Amino acid sequence: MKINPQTSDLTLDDRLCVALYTASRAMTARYRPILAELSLTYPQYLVMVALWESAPITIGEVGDRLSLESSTLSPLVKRLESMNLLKRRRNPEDERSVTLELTKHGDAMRVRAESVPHQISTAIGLSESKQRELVAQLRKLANELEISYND
Amino acid sequence: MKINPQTSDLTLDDRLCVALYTASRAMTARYRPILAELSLTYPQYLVMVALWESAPITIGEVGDRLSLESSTLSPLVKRLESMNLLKRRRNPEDERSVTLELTKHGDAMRVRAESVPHQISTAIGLSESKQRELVAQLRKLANELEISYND
DNA sequence: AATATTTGAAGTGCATGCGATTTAATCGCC
DNA sequence: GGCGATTAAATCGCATGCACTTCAAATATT
Repeated sequence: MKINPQTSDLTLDDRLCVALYTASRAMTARYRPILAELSLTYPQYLVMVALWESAPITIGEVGDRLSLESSTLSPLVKRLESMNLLKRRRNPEDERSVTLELTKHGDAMRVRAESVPHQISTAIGLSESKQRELVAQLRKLANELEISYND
Repeated sequence: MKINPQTSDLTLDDRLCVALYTASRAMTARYRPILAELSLTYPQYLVMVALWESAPITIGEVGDRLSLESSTLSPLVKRLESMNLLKRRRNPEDERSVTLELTKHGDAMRVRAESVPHQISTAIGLSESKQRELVAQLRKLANELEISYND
């Protein structure tokens, strides 16, 4: 008899961590050809979405939204700037933080990117409500993981 | 009135892709300190689990299980070999494929790793059935994404 | 049998991700 | 006002992750 039937006899395929890991990469892979039209990577696209929603916005705020560190965002944002999609500007109020603003080109791309969510939504093949439910579960999960991590 | 109320007015936070992306990285982050005890990264741990389940196993089979390419696995496996956890051997039946076998050290680590699933399970804070349900949904999602990708 | 095609790993180049450290600016406290 | 602690970015090092290419071995085709 197994000592811990809940967890120790899980197959690789049965593990939530693997399902998450695989699904997340499958999602990124599904975005890849679509975003290639815009010459954006997946994380770059997410940063642009944050800007389209809330520009001007600081790097720190983008990091809070996407749970990414400055060590990831700083070089990524520089690449977006070199593509002329956004402009970095030191905040005059607080010279430590960097505010991101859309350039004309970056703002124009919003229109070209409008069809992206629909294309993905079609690929996902889930009803609106199922999708919302899954989002809620995943956010709850991420929350639990962060809480237990900070003990 | 919005043309496409299903998708175009989703906030960053409402998007399934972001929820997946964030939850997956939260999971990896939660594993990190636990796996540090074994001096393993998260993908390295998954490869070791595959070996503990099914050694001897080829790199290609590991790739199928985890949906990883040889360009990711080859160097990763070499690192595990340099840690003396496994041994790479060209398959005599088919010299193209590489079979992975556990070393004594790699096999011994299985015991030390036994408590990992339970530690994570506790952190996740989901009932067995909820967890299984989520796994099923995520696998279905990954499947849909792959299918629509290959059209 | 000779050749073309396919297949499994490995090599290459690039963009993440993140822990750890560094730098500069701001804050808190006296 | 001065000074140590804190904070926002940036930098560094390392390990993914993947498209693309290469190489060698096996398979299919003529």
